[in-house]
Amino acid sequence: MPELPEVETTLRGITPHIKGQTISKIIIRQRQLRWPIPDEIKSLTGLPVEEITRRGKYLFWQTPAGHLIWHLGMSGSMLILPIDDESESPRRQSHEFTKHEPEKHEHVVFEFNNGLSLRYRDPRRFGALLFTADDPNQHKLIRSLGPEPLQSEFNTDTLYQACRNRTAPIKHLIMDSHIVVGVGNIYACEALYLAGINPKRKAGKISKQRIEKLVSAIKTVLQAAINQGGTTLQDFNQADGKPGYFKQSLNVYGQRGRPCSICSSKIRQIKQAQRSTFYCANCQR
DNA sequence: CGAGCAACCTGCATGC
DNA sequence: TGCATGCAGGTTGCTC
Repeated sequence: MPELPEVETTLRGITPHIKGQTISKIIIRQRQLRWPIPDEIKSLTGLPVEEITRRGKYLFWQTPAGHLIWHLGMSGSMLILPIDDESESPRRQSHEFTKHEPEKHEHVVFEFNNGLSLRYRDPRRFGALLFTADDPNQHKLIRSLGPEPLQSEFNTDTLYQACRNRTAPIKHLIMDSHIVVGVGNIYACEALYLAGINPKRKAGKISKQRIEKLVSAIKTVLQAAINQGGTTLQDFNQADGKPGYFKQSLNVYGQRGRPCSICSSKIRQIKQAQRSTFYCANCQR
């Protein structure tokens, strides 16, 4: 779910409340996420969270004992609440759960010495919470990741090189985390629209000039989404419980049958690698 | 090596 | 109203 802008929004939302704070309690209600949550994270109780950083769609929490590695999967989100306050959250308006009863799908709670708690909610449980005592960048899941899309290491040359001799459709390539991290289904569709490139086009047959446009479009759309707090479709929320506002800026994703904002022809929806792709067949060649 | 696809899990929209 | 079906922001790991 969350793509890079949503993870970055989460990072910015939780950092001021948690960075430097000491963990007073860790509650694991459901350890069966994508992988089981390792027991050893319980031993982080009493330690401070020294730094919170992001790599692709992963969040790292640095402690004196090692790093927590978080992934939000398709439906994960984090919420900051006072420890004792079960009633004020926008999510908690439902009467389905009484006060002090954990919300459904709230699988992990961290409590801190400053009186705040972080609540991890993930209905589909595709997310992950792992621990490593070593350099997290050397972790199996992290070390083979491609460049950060908003940094200069991701540029026309790197993407053009990655496309050489590749027959797969370009959408496939820009969603491949070994080529560039953070671009999921929504922003892949949106970036290809901005660049005027048909998502089905074979990656190896796109000119360097058009790859340059695509790199620029990816950076533009991700930065714009971050500026608006990400995209909320269903599950995602910012750390204060508010939705992201980029949904109203989507040109093609979820817009099947609606007029293209450039040429007014109907936005099409197709399937590529079992994922929905939205595009304008007139503007994207 | 690359391409294709099943798997993990729950909730929601749609159609009969 | 109920039930079956298909779809959803991601990623690994299998087969060919």
